[in-house]
Order: sequence, then structure tokens, then C-alpha cells
Amino acid sequence: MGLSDPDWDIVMRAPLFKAMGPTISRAMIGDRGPKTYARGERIFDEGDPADGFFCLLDGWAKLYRLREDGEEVVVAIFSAGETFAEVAMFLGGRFPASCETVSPARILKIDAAKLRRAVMDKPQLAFDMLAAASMRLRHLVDEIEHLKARSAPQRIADFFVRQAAESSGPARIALPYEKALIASRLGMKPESFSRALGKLADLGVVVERESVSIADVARLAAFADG
Amino acid sequence: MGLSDPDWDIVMRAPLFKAMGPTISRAMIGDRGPKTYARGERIFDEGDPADGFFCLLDGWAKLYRLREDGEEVVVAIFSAGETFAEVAMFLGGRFPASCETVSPARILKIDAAKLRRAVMDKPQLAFDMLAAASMRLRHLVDEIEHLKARSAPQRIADFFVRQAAESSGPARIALPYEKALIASRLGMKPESFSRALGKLADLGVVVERESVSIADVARLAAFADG
DNA sequence: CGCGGTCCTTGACCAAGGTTAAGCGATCCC
DNA sequence: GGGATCGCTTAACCTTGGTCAAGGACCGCG
Repeated sequence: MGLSDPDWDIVMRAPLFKAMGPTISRAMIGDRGPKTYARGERIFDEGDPADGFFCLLDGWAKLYRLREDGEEVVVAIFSAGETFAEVAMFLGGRFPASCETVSPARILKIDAAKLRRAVMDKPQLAFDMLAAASMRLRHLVDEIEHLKARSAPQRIADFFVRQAAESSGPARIALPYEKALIASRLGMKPESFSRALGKLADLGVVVERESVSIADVARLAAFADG
Repeated sequence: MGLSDPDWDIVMRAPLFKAMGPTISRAMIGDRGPKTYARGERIFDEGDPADGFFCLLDGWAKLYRLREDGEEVVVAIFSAGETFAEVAMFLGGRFPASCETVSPARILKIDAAKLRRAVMDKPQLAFDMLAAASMRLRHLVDEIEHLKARSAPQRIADFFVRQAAESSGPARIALPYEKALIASRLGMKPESFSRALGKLADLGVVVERESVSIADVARLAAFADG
């Protein structure tokens, strides 16, 4: 059983598959279908052997680490059309973090061995993967800078701006998972998140139950940049 | 003119060159010698085309970004035997940060084109580089975690422990650059750095002008881990 | 309906570290 | 030798965000 046509569209949106082209992609995915997950299901655990990478077809997942004191630190949140854990495969074969769905989801798993073979066949692929890794690295470097340099309301504003499809004018974005999760992602406590949201009201940010409406994305972006 | 034997030892200590093996390394470096820099010299600027990567043979360098308000945020400090900017090459060809020596230094530059050719010849090399990228990713994730979980004195203790050659017993380490720079690297202001150093005195850390003596590295390491 | 659970918000309090400003020792350079 | 400058330290104060505790909105369920 292969993938449905809409699923193929989603898969081919991911940079890695785009780089491989449809032929190699199809060969690599083969006739294996996606797995359906309920909310809160584990995809992999920190320390598990990294024998493949994943492509999210539908839903949301969080990548996180458990600190020794039991505190959970969210490293990334993935949404439909994103691949993840592709770099981890090369690091001694173990995942450096855990991953779990935060909503019902459908996830495709691709074998490490198959990817390995594809790279051997087409070394240019390695460069594309290195570029992806670089992108993520740069992202994290940015993040460290932000953590140090930006206040809680600024970090939230930045998060909202990135989520919004528009780059100026009014926008409405959905919050398809708990606010505590966003808070952890942004390196703060739910309480601080709440309070910071209050401060954003002055900038035309109205928070409803499961969505946020923004009066002017550009203004919010300006605030986030200080 | 090639490299001297001690320089080769330093080069081969870097994970990237170790992954490539001596033959490929030698081919890639060729007969190009290291360039000598004075203190405070620019190695590259944010936005410059990333046409190569670097290996520090001697001295220290800082990777940093200038915020719009002119404040400098130090992202990393490199010391002898480290390679840097190797990932930036793969990301659209621009450096995402600036780099500058903070002491006299000797630095080897390796051509992007040569690396590209080497990978095409031996795709396994790509895997080794992905592993190196992955390692650095993990490092950064660790850092984000630490930034949140550790107090200023703990972060300083951790920094000292990493610098010390010994893993237990007494040690003395040199501070070959300004304390303000270390403070920035550790995400705090020089004033906080000073105060935190005072608190470390109880743990047998004595700070002189340009060096630090540690009574027991193991004890300091224990403190850093909480 | 009421009960309990989960998620979110609010308020009072507190600790860490940033801010501001002053002072001190070294070094540089006329 | 005597400013001037630079790097570092110290102290008083203040802002940020974490902690703790209480309460409110929504939801499922008996």
C-alpha cells in the first residue's frame, strides 16, 4: 500500500524529498504507508537507536529533552510537511532527544539504510542534507541569541509573527496545542506566558480560546525586533 | 610550503580531519600554509561569501553577531585545534556571523571547492561530516538547556572545568582574553561575572590577573553540575 | 445537574541578574 | 612623572521572570 496523492503532495513539499526528486523519493519510501498516532504517543525516546527519519503528514509533534530534575525542555515543534531526525541518524546511531505527538498525527518513517544507499548513489544529496543541518544550526544559534537578548513578550511576538501567513496587516493564527507547550518552547513558564500575553494586548494582539488575532503583523514584528 | 609536524598534529585532532583520514586531509590542505593574524583582526564578516572553512592552529577567536543596537553577542569562542564555519559553507554561501581573533593566532583556511571534490570522490566523507554537524547541533541544544538551568557561578565553573587540562586535583588555567569576553560567552554581564567569581572563592578558585588557580577541579565540576 | 479534572489566569512574593555609577589599579603615552 | 584610558570590581537599586497558591473557565461524566 503506497501513499495517497494528497500525501504525496505533502511529502514532496519537504526540502529533503524535493532535493532527491520524485524518482528517488518514491523508491525510498516504497510501498510503506504512514502510521497513525493518537495524541501524546511516543515516536522515539532519547537514546533509542536512530534507524530512520520521519516525515509528518498531518498533525503536530514536539521534540524535547528531560532534564535530570524531570523538567521538560521543548527543543522544536514540528507540523505537517516537515521532516525530522534526519541528521540524528548519523550521530552514533542514537537519538539525542525524545519525540512525541501533541495532537493526533500521521507519520511516515523512512529507513536509514535506504537513505544511506541514496546518498551513496547521489553524493550531491549529502550537500543538501548538510545544508539542512546548517539551517537548523543557524536557527539554534539565533535562538540562543534571542533567549539572551529578548524579553518574554518579544519572544512570543516573534513566535506569532513566524506562525502568521501574512507579513503585514491583520492575521489570525490557530493554536492547535496547549499554551504550556508554546511556553516551554519559548523557554518560559506558563504563568509568564500568560502575563506576557497581557502585555501584548496593547499591540493589538487578542487571544481567544484556540486562536490569536493580530491587528497588524508588521507592528508586532517591529516590537519583536526591539 | 606545507605544514610543520606539530601543526599536523593539531590539524588531525579536529574531528572533521580525523573523519577524512590523513590522506584526504593532506590532499585537501595541499601545500597552503596557515595565515598569521594579529589580535583583533577580522577573519570574516557576517554576510561574506562562505567559500571555505577554517582550522585554528594557535590562539583564540570569537564568533559573534552585532545586534542592531550595536551590542555584540558572542556566539562561540574557538581555541587551537578547532575547526569552524564548515557548516556555513553549505547554507547558501553566506556567513551568518562575524569572526575575529582575540589573541594573536595562526589559522588555516580550506577551500570549499576542494571539500566538494573530496566528498564527490568519497561519499562516506559526507556521513562523517553529517555526524560532525549532528554533534554540534547536540552541543547547542545542551547549551540552551544549560543557559536556563544553571546559575552564573555554575556556568563559570563549567567553563573553567572545560578549560582545565586536568580532570581532578589542582589546576591553573590561563585567561588569554578579556573577562568581558568570557562573560559575554557565558551570557552575562561583566559585573555579574565579577560577582560570581567572588562566590567561587569558597570552592577554592583564586583569580589572579591573567590566570585562575583551582584547588580541586573535580569539586568544581561537581558544583557546576549542581 | 453537580462533581472532578485539566488548562489557563491572576496575584503576592522572591531571587537572580541587569543597570547605573563610582572607584581602583595598570598601562600607555606624552 | 602625571594625566588619560582601559579593564575590573564594588555597591545600591530595579526589572524580569520563577515560585507558590488560589481561583476561574471549560469539559466529560455519572
